[in-house]
Amino acid sequence: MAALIPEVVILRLPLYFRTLALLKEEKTEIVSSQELGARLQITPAQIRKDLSYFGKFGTQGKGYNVSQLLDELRQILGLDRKWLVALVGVGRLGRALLDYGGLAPQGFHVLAVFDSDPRKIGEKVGELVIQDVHKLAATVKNQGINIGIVAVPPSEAQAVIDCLVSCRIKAILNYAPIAPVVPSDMRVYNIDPVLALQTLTYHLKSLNTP
Amino acid sequence: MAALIPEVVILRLPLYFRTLALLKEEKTEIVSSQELGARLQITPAQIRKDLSYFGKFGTQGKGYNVSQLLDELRQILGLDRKWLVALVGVGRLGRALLDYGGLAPQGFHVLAVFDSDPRKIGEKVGELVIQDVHKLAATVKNQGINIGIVAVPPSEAQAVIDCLVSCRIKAILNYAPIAPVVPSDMRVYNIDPVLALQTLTYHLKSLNTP
DNA sequence: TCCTGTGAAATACTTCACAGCT
DNA sequence: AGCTGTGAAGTATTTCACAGGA
Repeated sequence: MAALIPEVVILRLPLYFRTLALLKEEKTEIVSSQELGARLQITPAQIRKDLSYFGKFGTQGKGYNVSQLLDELRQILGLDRKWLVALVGVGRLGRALLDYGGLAPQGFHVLAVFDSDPRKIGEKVGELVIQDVHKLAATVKNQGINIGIVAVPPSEAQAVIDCLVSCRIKAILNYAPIAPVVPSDMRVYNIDPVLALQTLTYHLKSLNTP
Repeated sequence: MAALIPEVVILRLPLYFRTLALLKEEKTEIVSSQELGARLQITPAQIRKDLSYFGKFGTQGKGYNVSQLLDELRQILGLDRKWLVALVGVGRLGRALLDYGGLAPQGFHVLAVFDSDPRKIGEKVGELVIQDVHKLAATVKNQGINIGIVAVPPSEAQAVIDCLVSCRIKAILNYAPIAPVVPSDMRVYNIDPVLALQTLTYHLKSLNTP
């Protein structure tokens, strides 16, 4: 194993992981690439090829043992440990994320939340107290935070990201509608509904003129 | 023009569009693929190639006229008109989206909001009254809704999406953490922070063992 | 028989490199 | 001198198709 894995493959692994977790809940013990592919609208060959980058996990003639493949993917993706997260920006979006409750069960623990609005600082959000964004660096260091989530207005986003970079955080989930500039060893995943909608309209437009 | 445009290209166009809009606000009149690329961490050749699928928009020796290219992209992406949006699911996330205020300026008008929780139905959110999700089909037809945003719990999501499909909606922005099954003429864009975080951890993990 | 794992083939996408215009 | 537009070259990714094990 362990040559250079294509990035597209890494993007699909969590999809497999989630579906396998569902299958396990449904008490399915064995699944074929065929069946997994049907649930994800991905070709079976693609799934087999993707998995083959990491090893041989299946049984010929049967398929994959759900629990076992789940364990393998957990390890491959690094989900067999806890990840410590800092959230920057406690507006509606930030609160929605905290409230969502889908992060902790997957091992993502938001340990600290920050904002630049003096009226919010000191306020409690669940178990956490909103801190001044200026304390970001100190808290990241003290608590050993691994991942930053940026949910601040666009005008502040690059500054916050620069700060996270200087804190040696290497992974950022960015909700701000900007194109962040970061060093090449950083991983940034951008989530922007407007960009998503704009790709959708391209296709809608071409529907009416086929 | 108008062969078959690669999907990756369509995913980048909104990025160009947004950056050009910013450049226009900054009163920049001309931009080269070089400069645009620097802001987006995309190679100049890529940008030129992407644009070349749609026509010739630049001037040799100078670059691209910002306003003009912006107009072209607006037309290409179908952003020169209004799009009517229905939001299904008015939890924290749905409210955060409505409150965000970034959709309307880009021509995405949320005309109707739905929920299945009887306690929420009739409640006002901004200018809109939350409707029973059972009225989705009727409202979509009456108001000519083009796009659905799904922000319901995962257990309800596929049913909501099936409903949107049967309403002949062709584009969905899905926030529910599921892998929706839809007919092939549908466009679904999925936004899922957990999947995003799980791709990030893959890379973080490999950082400590280089 | 059914399904995996995988080279090889096919396809898709990116980058190069340069002719040609300003 | 500088930059676009673009075939051609180079990579990357997907799909095929089949040997081989259960």
